[in-house]
Amino acid sequence: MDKLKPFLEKHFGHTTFKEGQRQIIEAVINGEDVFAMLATGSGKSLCYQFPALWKKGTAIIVSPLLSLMENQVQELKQSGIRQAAAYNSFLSPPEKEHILRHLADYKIVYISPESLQHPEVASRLEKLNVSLLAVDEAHCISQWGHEFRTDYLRIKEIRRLAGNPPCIALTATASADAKKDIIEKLELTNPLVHCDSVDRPNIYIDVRKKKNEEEKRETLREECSRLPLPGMIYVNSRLKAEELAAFIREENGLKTSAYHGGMSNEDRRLVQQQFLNDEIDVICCTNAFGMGINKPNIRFVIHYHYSKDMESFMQEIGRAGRDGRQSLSLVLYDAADGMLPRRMLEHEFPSEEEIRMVSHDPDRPEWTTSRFLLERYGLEEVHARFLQFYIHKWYQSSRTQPLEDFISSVIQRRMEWKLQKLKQKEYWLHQKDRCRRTALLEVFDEHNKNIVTPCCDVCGEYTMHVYQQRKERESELSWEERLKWILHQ
DNA sequence: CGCAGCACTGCTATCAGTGCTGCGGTGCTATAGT
Repeated sequence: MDKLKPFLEKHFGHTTFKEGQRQIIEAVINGEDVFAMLATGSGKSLCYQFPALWKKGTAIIVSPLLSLMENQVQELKQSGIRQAAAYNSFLSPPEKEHILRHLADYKIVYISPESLQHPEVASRLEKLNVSLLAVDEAHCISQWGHEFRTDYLRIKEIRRLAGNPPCIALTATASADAKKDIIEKLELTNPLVHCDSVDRPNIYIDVRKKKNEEEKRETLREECSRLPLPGMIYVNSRLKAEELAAFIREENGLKTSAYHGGMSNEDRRLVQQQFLNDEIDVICCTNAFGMGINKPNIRFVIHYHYSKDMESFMQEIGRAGRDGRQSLSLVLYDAADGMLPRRMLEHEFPSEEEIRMVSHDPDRPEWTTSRFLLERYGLEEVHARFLQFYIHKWYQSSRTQPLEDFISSVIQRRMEWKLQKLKQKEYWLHQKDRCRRTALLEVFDEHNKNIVTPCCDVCGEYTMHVYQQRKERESELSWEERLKWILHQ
């Protein structure tokens, strides 16, 4: 007798499981660890929400963005699941205290990796019956955990503290390397591994080398005048995002907006909402834009600057064509583009001078805080947290080498790793004799490529059909929209 | 694999070349002050 289905219908209103869901849910219920790579829209959340409600105790869900947590809790509450909360800095101190005191009354609690590390939180979890620990958008562990948000690498410690509950890692895109890294960093034991294909057959992949920035802009202007809308343009600086938004607005008469981390929360929310409502034709953004965006009709993603590795690229182009209709990924690059990612890579780490200073300071307490490092040495915040994390790691280790050497070797290893990822990306851009899709999928350990037409610039030209769509769209418009469009021209 | 902006230099032009420096992305949190 199948008990899962009635439960599914009662709490989530579905009559059947989607591909893969059932197996994952059963594994979590049985106390197994899971690594799941599921395509967007295939019901990732259900994989932890179902077991969370099914099992006794409280499920802890680690989520990277406050906005994602808020959305999830809101959705749960709307579908009648009220014992859900997000524990984060949006809450006032009394509200936080209230949630912590009554943790056991909740079935699902969302939390950031940073908040998870708070001593009050950790000590509460120690006494709590944690039904499962889920890490949503788990690729963040591998993408952010080593340098930018090191608390991602400390999740396993809290997991141990909470009595080793079953752990489920969920993501839409993780390369073969990232998958290995995630499993290792979370200490998943014999996990059930479920991987959907990351291939997106309705996205045509195009790469074009340009002589210089001027040529890139020319191409941008041309493409924005004929590609179906809406679309996205990725750049690697905030200033450039603003600049290109203005450029396309002026040159093409399109509704554009920039989006980057330097904007206020209100502006970001507004722009995002306008884009989702089809009130913006082209959004020019840094990598701040994307996570949690589920807009079905994005027709193109142009990379005005290329992303730093293959999996960021996959994530970024994967935002196009969620509705299944023909879409386009276009990368424009020139010889000077390699400079910035290398500079940024170096800038991610503290300098040798800073490491020496910190390592040899006799006044530095053993369990130093990032705040201490920040104030005493005037380090950048990210560098201070990076150092704090690896200093602690050194104290936990056998300390066979001096602290300075330990940190330097970590940095060297990570730099080499990241540089190799960047080179892999550049190799992929430059090579002109292999199918781009085949080469892209190999990074994700997929070797049985489907025959896709149109596929990519190497397999064959494909432009006319795509451009045709814009014309079709324009003739579908109402007279008001058409008038607006004509006035723009 | 750059580029803009600045100070400096040589030696007297309000310049022309050189060389240095800074820039550049992702988000959480806590806390002080309106």
